Amino acid sequence: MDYYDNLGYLINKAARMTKWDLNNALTDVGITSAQWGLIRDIFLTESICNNEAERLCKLTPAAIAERMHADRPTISCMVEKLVKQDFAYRVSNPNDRRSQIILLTDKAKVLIPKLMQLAEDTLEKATTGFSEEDTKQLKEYLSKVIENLM
Amino acid sequence: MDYYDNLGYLINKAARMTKWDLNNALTDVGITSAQWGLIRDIFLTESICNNEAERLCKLTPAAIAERMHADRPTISCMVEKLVKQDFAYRVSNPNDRRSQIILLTDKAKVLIPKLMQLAEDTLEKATTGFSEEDTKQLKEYLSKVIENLM
DNA sequence: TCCGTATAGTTAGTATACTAACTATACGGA
DNA sequence: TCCGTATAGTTAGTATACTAACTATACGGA
Repeated sequence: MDYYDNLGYLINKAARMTKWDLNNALTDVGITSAQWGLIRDIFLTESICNNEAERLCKLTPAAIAERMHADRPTISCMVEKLVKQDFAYRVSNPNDRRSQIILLTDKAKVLIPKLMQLAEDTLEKATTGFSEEDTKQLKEYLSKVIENLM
Repeated sequence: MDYYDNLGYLINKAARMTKWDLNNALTDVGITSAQWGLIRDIFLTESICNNEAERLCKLTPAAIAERMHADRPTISCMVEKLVKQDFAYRVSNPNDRRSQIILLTDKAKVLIPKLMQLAEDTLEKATTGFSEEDTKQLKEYLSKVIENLM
């Protein structure tokens, strides 16, 4: 019984290992790899928003969940944790009283370069010995697996 | 910002999708994909145990955790759930009063062929359009990622 | 203008995955 | 024989990921 011939096991294990490695790297900062992914999404989305209207529709929990292919309770709870840790804050949406805009605090923004680097380090470690073509091919394979299951 | 160019996201998403797809397929049986993985491990290990001594050392929660590269609290809790659902039962280890042997009930064993097929179906769906060489290559890439992070 | 349907976000619950710490037991060396 | 160290399994807590259901709000068509 060779676990390393079972694709389901391999995908799951690779996911756990990359999360585990990044969690370790992020311990000092006090966030998890999943939280980093959320911070990263909000940061990059803020960067490309050119005006208030874009921010109002692209930085709601629903929009973030959609972009990250995650479900809204998960994003809602994770945002709550970031707010509690003063990494993010909520602003009411003037156009929709149900909705709110999620923005990053300065405390989070100053950490972005370091967090980007830590995440990059984990992925570089994960792909040690891979050529650029290997990494590209792996991404294509995983994209196709995801597409097949959507 | 293209999520599909981020390897960490792709690995995580592929893992979630395969789990999600198999969870859906297993809903009627009343177990989760993670529980299936545990049942599968116990079943295959029982199959290759030739005598009582092998069973005594290969079917403890600690041995299962090691083989599945999981941690013992996780296995302990999942075994508890399988026991509660009458899919598994515990037998005391006569050689070590701390230890116990985990075995599958008949209720679980009769489901094995169907569960094997459902798991196989998910992986076949995940790799639709892949040649045998593609699947082999993907497994090699993932094995290397895991090895790099261990 | 009203109301049925849809949506945003949350709450509650469940299932894993993990860390830390605990109790009970085993073991090997002095 | 004793005891310090190690191990097996569990408990407690935290973090995600998910489903189901809820409240509040929005919207579009009659």
